[in-house]
Amino acid sequence: MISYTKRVLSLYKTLFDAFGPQRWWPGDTPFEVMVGAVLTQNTNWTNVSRAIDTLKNEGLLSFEAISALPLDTLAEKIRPSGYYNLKAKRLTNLLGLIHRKYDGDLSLFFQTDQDTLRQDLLSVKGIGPETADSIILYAAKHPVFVVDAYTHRILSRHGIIGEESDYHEIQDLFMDSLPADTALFNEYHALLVRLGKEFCKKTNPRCSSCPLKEPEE
DNA sequence: CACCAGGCAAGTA
DNA sequence: TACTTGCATGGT
Repeated sequence: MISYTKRVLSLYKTLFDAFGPQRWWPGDTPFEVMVGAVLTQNTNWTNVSRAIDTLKNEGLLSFEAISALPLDTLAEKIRPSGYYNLKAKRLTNLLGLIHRKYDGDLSLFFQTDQDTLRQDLLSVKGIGPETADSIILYAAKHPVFVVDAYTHRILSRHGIIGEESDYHEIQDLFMDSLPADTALFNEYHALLVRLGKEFCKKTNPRCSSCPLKEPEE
């Protein structure tokens, strides 16, 4: 039986050799990345991209501009990203935290130590573990491993974890097996999403041509 | 037409 | 605690 650590390292090598560097996350600023992290919840990135473009084109992609926007106007602007009423509220919840606790200072917010930042993000209604960790890794650039539906599906389908494994368990598997390196965690998560989009879909997986070959069971 | 996409919280028993 | 459901657009 090969150790988990070796399987995690070997999986990374396989993915990197197959796909090369992914250059994530799409976003010009940490603020843009943070907004994208909320908008992409259970949603295709191309839809999110449209919403971000609208905000950008109308000069609304800033802490001040979004904070000043009425909720229903904000919802209207982000409509293509789906769940727009919900996500508008979630964005304002998040900006509310940054306003209250960090006096609206984004740099201070992103520089906050990883554990405090994660606790603060999880205290916001509408920010769960994946969105929090995406913001911490891709916006604040602290080394936390992001787990998503693709990560769970790929690892369970290939027999590395059980189907019932939860977020924290999967996150620990990666973080106990790898050095705490922001660039590495960035690349690894991006590679898993690349594999998921291309080969390991929810239904009809193209496992025969997958770089990981056949699932073990 | 059915199903999916880089989740999360609230409701039910 | 362990399921289930609502939220919603745009692509395949």
